[in-house]
Amino acid sequence: MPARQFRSGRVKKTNFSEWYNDILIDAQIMDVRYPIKGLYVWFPFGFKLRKLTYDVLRSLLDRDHEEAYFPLLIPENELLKESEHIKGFEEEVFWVTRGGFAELDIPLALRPTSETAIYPMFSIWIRSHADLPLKIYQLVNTFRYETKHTRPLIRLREITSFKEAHTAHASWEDAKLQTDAAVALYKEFYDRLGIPYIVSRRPQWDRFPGADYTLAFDTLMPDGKSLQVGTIHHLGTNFAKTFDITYEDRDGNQQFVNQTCYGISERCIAAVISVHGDDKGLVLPPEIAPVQVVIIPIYSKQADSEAILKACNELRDELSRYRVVLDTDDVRPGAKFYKWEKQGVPIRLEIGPRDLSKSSVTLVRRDTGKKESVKRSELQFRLAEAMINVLENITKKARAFLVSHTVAIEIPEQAKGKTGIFQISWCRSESCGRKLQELSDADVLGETEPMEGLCPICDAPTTIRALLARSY
RNA sequence: GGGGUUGUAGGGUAGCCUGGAUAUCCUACGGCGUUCGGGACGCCGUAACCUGAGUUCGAAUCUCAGCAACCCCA
Repeated sequence: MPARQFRSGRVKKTNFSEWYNDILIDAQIMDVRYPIKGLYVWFPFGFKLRKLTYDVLRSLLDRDHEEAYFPLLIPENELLKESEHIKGFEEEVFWVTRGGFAELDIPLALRPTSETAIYPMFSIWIRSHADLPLKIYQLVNTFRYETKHTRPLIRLREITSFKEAHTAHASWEDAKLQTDAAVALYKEFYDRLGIPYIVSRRPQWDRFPGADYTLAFDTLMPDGKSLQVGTIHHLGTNFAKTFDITYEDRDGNQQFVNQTCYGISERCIAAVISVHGDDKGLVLPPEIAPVQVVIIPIYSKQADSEAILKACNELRDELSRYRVVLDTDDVRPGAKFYKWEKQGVPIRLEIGPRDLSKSSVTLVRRDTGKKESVKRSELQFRLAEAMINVLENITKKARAFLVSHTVAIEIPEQAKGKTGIFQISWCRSESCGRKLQELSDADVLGETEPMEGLCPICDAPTTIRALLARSY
């Protein structure tokens, strides 16, 4: 069934699944009607949101990474080289096996991720310790043959917006420091989007295939299920050995490099939409809002329409440092209010006869709905202030939701049938971990800050605490 | 992995059980006019039976397959 039309108040956010599908199409983020399972179309508005969001991510990476681009197709023999890695992916690889009518000698895989495309080149590029550290990233699409439930922006057959960084270092310790740096980078990114997160170390059985360890960012969706929104992997020398990536150290010996990789996909957009949105539609952080300010003229029989329109035009020109839309459509103001609220525009300005006579403007915030009259002379300042306050306020709200849904428990059964994130002692053994999952009906996300306790399965004393959650 | 439900204008739907004439209503969209401080109104107009095969004199309606979406269980 195609998504229904979103109309403010019709579908509440408490019915999250339906709300999410409706808002994607009606706020012009994605068209979910493309006729192949798991593939979706970005509307121009959604694509603009994507661009602005990834501009933030790019600017963070560009500080000390270089952007590059590697091919979509990976030859079978390269993809199969790292045995642990390929085991993690082989069931969901798309293959190109024909060119025209001719069967290919070597089947080509659509990248499920790019390690095996990039590392053969690293092997050529890296010669000496002077080439290290090497830090590159790319922004690409990747493919997974998902067989079960796909969801726009969350579980896709084509991930359209995978930002993946790959680094090479002289020592395991250097690579470890890089994973710490990546955590700091991603924290900064999600702070700018106002998205709260929990960073944890994934359990051994849930590591990235081929990694020494995996760190992950999770956030909490409105229905209480967790969403993984970023991962960071320490690859050790596992791939270096497979792809023969070596450097000559200061003493003239050949050494394997230590590597890391870390990625963020369009799930970051899903998080922004889901975490901040409300019953009226999107609520966007000003930095990434495709439209930051909308100006609505209010005409009236008693007033001079020309004068109102002129004031609106002047206002628009004055605010050219923002992304501004002056909405002159021939519909009543109320209809415009609803429309732009749905699109998540942070600030609305209204100019009508009353404003004009006072030489002021009516300013309305999307996140609070509060209206106030602002003197034209103070507008620039008040607007800049409001932009900052919007981010602060939605960040605070989102954090409060995450905190109030994070609960410490003693036994796994306490989490059963509930949603949210649960903290529980754990001895770190895989058998007890799997038992925790079984008894709680939730996943072990990973390890969080330590605390004294007893593993509820085997009673062993431990300082490890696991995070449990039902997850997407 | 297993089971179930559903595909009708851009969106939401009626009709399907019990086969038959111009396919219902709301919304959206286009034109014209009047309006405009929280989803305006009038008139005119555009627009649909998922794909394929089968049964039949005749299929939106019955059967099968495919594709797609949604829900439940593991």
